[in-house]
Amino acid sequence: MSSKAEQIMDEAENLARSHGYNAFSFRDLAAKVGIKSASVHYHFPTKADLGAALAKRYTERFISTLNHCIEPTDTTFEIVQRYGEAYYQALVQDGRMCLCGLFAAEVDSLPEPVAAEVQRFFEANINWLKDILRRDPHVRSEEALEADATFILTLFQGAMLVGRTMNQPEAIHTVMEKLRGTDIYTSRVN
Amino acid sequence: MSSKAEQIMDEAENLARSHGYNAFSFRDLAAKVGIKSASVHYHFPTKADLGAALAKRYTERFISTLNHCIEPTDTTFEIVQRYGEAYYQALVQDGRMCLCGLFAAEVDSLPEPVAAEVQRFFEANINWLKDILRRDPHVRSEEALEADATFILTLFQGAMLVGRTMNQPEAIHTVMEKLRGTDIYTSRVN
DNA sequence: CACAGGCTACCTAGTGGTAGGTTGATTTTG
DNA sequence: CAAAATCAACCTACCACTAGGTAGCCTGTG
Repeated sequence: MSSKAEQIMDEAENLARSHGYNAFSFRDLAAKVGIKSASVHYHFPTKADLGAALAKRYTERFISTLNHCIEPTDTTFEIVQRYGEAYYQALVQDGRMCLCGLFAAEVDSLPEPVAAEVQRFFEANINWLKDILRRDPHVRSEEALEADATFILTLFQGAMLVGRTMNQPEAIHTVMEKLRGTDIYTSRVN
Repeated sequence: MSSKAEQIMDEAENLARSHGYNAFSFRDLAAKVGIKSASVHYHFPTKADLGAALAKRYTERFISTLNHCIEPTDTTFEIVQRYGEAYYQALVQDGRMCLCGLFAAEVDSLPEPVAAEVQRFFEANINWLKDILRRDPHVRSEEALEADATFILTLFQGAMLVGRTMNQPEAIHTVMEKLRGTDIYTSRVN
């Protein structure tokens, strides 16, 4: 992957994370990069190609970041804390949303390959969370794992959406704190 | 408000709730209603006017629906259950999102009056939830009320987003069930 | 030379929005 | 009461602009 293509993706991600898929254009993007829109097409033949590449790279980086900031000795609580903090950082650095959270809202008007990548993002998140919860001393059934992972994911995605709209990124910390009073960290076999 | 304007708003809401603000056009809308796009402008001078009207009506109807389905004898748990059920119904009836949840994702590229209405939707929801929680035998500080209300709102908004993307509307029921194992219903003074 | 990586110039299809005209019902007035 | 004026609600036809995308040319470098 040439550095120009990465540069294009970087700017595209910035635009997409504040305006969504439908509301950024090849012209805007090209202007940011300092080239012409036709040249963007050289690297990404169609907008769907670019969108799918963005979502895929985002997912990989997101999961990789998560894996790099945990220690084997961390408690489930600490890890989920860091998971939430990842969302907070993403939001607070110039008010940008989670790329795939934003794309998810547009899923009905997304080209199919892009929508598929967004689904994969959520799946990857749920699987990652399930793995974390599986290490927990509290044994859970497969259904409970799924439910707990879904709970955590949806909570932060929602907090991000609401927090950004209300200009209150600290909403993420608010719900993170409330998550403490949950049986996520103390759930029994069920 | 003439019935034609309402008819336009009905169709616009349908389109907006599946495609978002940026991805529905006056022409699509006019075609659905069976008139020309110029005639839509007669009722709503600009798209921003229409968008704001949609969000406002949606908020009023949403809150009104909530108020109409609770009884004075209901427990907090039952009410929150119904609150979640309102989201589930909205999602499951032809897979449409909460209008304002969708608009929230696009907030950066929304005309200011529309964005303001979306904020008002979230505020109205939080205030409604706070009122419900205030009636609860468990006394809470103002901060705790705000936190609990935010928690519930963000949870369902997130569940809606993720649930629709994954074609799993029952995700809303999953998190509703998990909400049970939360101190929302048992929280003490803090 | 070949070719990667850009460019100019263009296309079609669509966008929100405007100007001005037509219709038919309602209201005002001689 | 009938003619005249007004009005809501739509229309056709168009505007300027932007979208994603394409064709073909240029230029520097291995």
